[in-house]
Amino acid sequence: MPAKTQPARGMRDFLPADLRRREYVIRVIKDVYERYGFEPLETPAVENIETLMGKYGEEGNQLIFKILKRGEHEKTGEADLALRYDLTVPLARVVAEYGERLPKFFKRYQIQPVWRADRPARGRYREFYQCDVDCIGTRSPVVEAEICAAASDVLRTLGFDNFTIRLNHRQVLAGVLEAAGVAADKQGDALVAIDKLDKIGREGVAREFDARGLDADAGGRLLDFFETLPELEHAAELIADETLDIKGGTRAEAYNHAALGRLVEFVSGHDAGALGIENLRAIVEYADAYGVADKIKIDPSIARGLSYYTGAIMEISVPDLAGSLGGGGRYDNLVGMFSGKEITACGFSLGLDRIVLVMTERGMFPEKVGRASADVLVTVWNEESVKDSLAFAAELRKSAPALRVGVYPEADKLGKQLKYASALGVPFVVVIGDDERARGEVALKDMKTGEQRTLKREQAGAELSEALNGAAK
RNA sequence: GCGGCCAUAGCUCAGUUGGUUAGAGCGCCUGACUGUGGAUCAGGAGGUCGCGGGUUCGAACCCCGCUGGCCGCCCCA
Repeated sequence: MPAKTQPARGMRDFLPADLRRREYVIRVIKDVYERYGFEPLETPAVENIETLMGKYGEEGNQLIFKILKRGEHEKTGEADLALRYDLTVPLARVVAEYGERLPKFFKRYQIQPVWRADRPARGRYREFYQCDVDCIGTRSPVVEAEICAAASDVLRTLGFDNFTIRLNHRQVLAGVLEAAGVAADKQGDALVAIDKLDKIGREGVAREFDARGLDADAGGRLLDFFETLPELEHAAELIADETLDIKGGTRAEAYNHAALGRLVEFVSGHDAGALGIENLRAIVEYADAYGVADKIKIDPSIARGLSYYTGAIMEISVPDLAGSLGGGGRYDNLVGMFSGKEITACGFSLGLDRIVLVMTERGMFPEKVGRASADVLVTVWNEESVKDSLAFAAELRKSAPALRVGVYPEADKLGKQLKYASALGVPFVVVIGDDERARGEVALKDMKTGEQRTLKREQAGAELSEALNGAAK
């Protein structure tokens, strides 16, 4: 029976063209994160299982890939290790482990794969890359604003313009639910249902409430609240139009202002909720100073699945993807679960795979990302001239270090070698036949135009560099 | 975890009510072209029809199971 050659379910091989796109995006993300003063970190793929269990909620525990104990314990089916589920919990472990040795404010980024034993779907895999930025050690809403700015900067640099950073707050959410009179043990259910409001409508959500055993009056109050939010958009538009000249305000800012006002009315009696609202207000103001307020939209309906969030939560969405491109929030208790000391933290994660998916579908990658493996291919005339071709390739690499030089790996008909270069999209081919060699020359062929000219062998590097720089412009 | 659809050449797909040797387009290889890719023409290779079982004189086609993929639910990056 032939061995199965497909990768394991939900896992992927990345062929060169895939990887070029992924690496391009990673490059942009790294550059932006570095420009905001974040430092790189990597942690092991595998964690002790106790490190991960209980950090992601009920659902999360089930989706952790567990690794059986080795040796004689293997039979028991007991697991002591697991593949990392996200990059936030490993970060919290690192912070607890290295404590004072880390800077007072630890700003790190981390781009690595994580694993979830989930069912694969569009844009969802069992192994996928997260690109995290986090700042440890301060409660200041400056961090929330900064990570929103960084994420926004990344997406803009990649060519996105129609994304929205939806912003909410766990405490505000709690306040809203309490104000509506939703029983404490039904709050999770209520959020799941509310999240679908724009999809299934008021009736649908009401049915969902009923199915989940939610009090009908409380549900009604919740729905009343959430249904007034879209109306604020219209109002915000009007306000923005009127005040644009005076304040330089935008529609998004006007909307956020209106949404905050509406929240204050609804949550007034709830202390933690009121503090949360003030926190959101500060985040929006700082984001404005960073120039990204127009991308932020306060959305009291987003909840996020991970259980460790304690304050602000955010999510980035684009119109053509059901899920989000990324998300994050504040988690002030997570490090404490490892160290016992309360250490505050806030971070954000971009989903590399989803970004690549949307960019591929929209054709957003620059042309250079799809370019060939080499800038020039040196052909091999015959068995006797193999060494000469190798020597010439070495000369080229030395005289033009930026040039990517390939050599056809065996003597073959010239037509085959040109066909190979053409198939790979290599833009230039060097031919060194007996005639050229005798004169100390090479023939340089431009594969795009078909033009070919002979030049002195030592001029080739300079010629090619110039030709390619011209083409890149 | 639940429901629906799907799996035939390297790729995209045809394949009649179950009936001889399973086809097309693109791609690939060879040649026309003994120092030149893409265009044209001629020829060629390539398939245990996802895997396993069953029904039948006979299965790519019907039935069951498995594996993998897609869509919706749930959840999520």
